[in-house]
Amino acid sequence: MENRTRIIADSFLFRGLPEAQLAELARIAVEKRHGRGETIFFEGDPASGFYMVAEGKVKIFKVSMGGKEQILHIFGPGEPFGEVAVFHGQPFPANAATLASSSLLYFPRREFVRLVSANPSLALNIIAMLSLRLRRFATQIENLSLKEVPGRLASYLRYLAEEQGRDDRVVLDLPKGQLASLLGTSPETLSRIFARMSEEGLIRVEGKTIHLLDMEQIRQR
Amino acid sequence: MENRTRIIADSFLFRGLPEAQLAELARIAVEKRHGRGETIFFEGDPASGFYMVAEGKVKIFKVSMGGKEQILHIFGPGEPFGEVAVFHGQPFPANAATLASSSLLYFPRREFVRLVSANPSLALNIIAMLSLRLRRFATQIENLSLKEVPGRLASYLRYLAEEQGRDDRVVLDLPKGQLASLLGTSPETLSRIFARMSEEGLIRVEGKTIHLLDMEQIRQR
DNA sequence: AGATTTTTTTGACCTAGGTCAATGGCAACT
DNA sequence: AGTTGCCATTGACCTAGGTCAAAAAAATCT
Repeated sequence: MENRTRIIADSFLFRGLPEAQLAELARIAVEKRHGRGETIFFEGDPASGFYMVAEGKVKIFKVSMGGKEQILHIFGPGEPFGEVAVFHGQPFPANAATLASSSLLYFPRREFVRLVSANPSLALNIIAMLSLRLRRFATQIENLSLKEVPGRLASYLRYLAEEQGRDDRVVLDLPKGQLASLLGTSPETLSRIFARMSEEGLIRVEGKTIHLLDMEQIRQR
Repeated sequence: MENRTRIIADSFLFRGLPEAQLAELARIAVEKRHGRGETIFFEGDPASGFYMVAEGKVKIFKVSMGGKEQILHIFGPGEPFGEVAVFHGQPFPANAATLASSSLLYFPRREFVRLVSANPSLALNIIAMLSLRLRRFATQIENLSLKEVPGRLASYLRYLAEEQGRDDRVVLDLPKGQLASLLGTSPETLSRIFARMSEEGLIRVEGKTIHLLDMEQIRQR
């Protein structure tokens, strides 16, 4: 099977669709390559189609008047983005840029809308995906509003530990500056908190590897 | 048409369903009454069904270890809540309580899941609803992270102005303490900010009525 | 390897806004 | 009208974390 076909067929979004439609999707998808740090679209751009990450990593983010960034999502291979805007025919509500050099599949609006109406199981997949995102957003709001920065970092470390299936150490999947933007803080503050948690013996930082020395304590945050 | 039937038929969620199914829904819905300030469910409760507001107002909120509240949503007549959890068979991810004495319709899980699978147009309604919520959440994250409290208040005043269809004054639809919790701040801080914006001549506060004296300036925030 | 750019860390300083406590207003109830 | 209870306001104080600037460390390029 061709690479792009496999990405489509294995994706959470299109899983379970009939062969014919998967092939159709693969046919209409346009492949786009982006170097690291390139912008894919800006907030307010008309949404004439949506994307799926084939390879690499993409961030969706808002920017304040003062230029501060807040990352809303980070998407990896198999994950679609920009579909919500496409669905409503509204402009994109946030910016998208690559965090690593990436290969993306672009799906034009028309085809997608047609497919969803015709395909109940696709609609159910979309509902599942949106529900999951809603849950993540709710957690992010909770973290931003009810936890201080150390607590948010702890929350992210727990998430990574779960995702990487280990509880002794995790490997950061993004630069610390970007992590700061995801956690809603500044690189300086994040750096200080890493330092403090190290002094307290909760973690040990070795470049991108964070050793979790006392998960119990970390959980408390 | 009976009252509950009208609520169901007019709702964003069930709009467009065939008569027979609307009637079926009205039949299986259980009506529940709650006085002001009562809890409907707690975070972590098993989600055996979901609700729709028939009358009154409901808040969905998280609580920090220290007891601080963050409101995620406020729902009024015709709006469903708790459906996402029901869909996944997961426990409720947040608490729900009434902001005013309310009448709710409760729909048991089984019926709903069956109905969605059988009914493509219902699935599309759900997608539209989830998309809208996702957008609102994104705005809330942006506000919490990238704006200071005056900016968040300005954002809410704009929202109210739009909703109430006027640009000279708006009427607060919730107590100021609850508004503080929605904006992710404390009642004290919110009170001070109302005072400051009044001194600056941006607004004039008369109980629950806020006169918008300089919408241009307010927009800047 | 050396040079250049980007990222991270550290230090010094400052402020938005949180907390605690007291007071004032207002509404509901008797 | 008086009492009770809740909500909003104000004052005093404090701290988490933001900002600016500089140094150090990594990553990237030739």
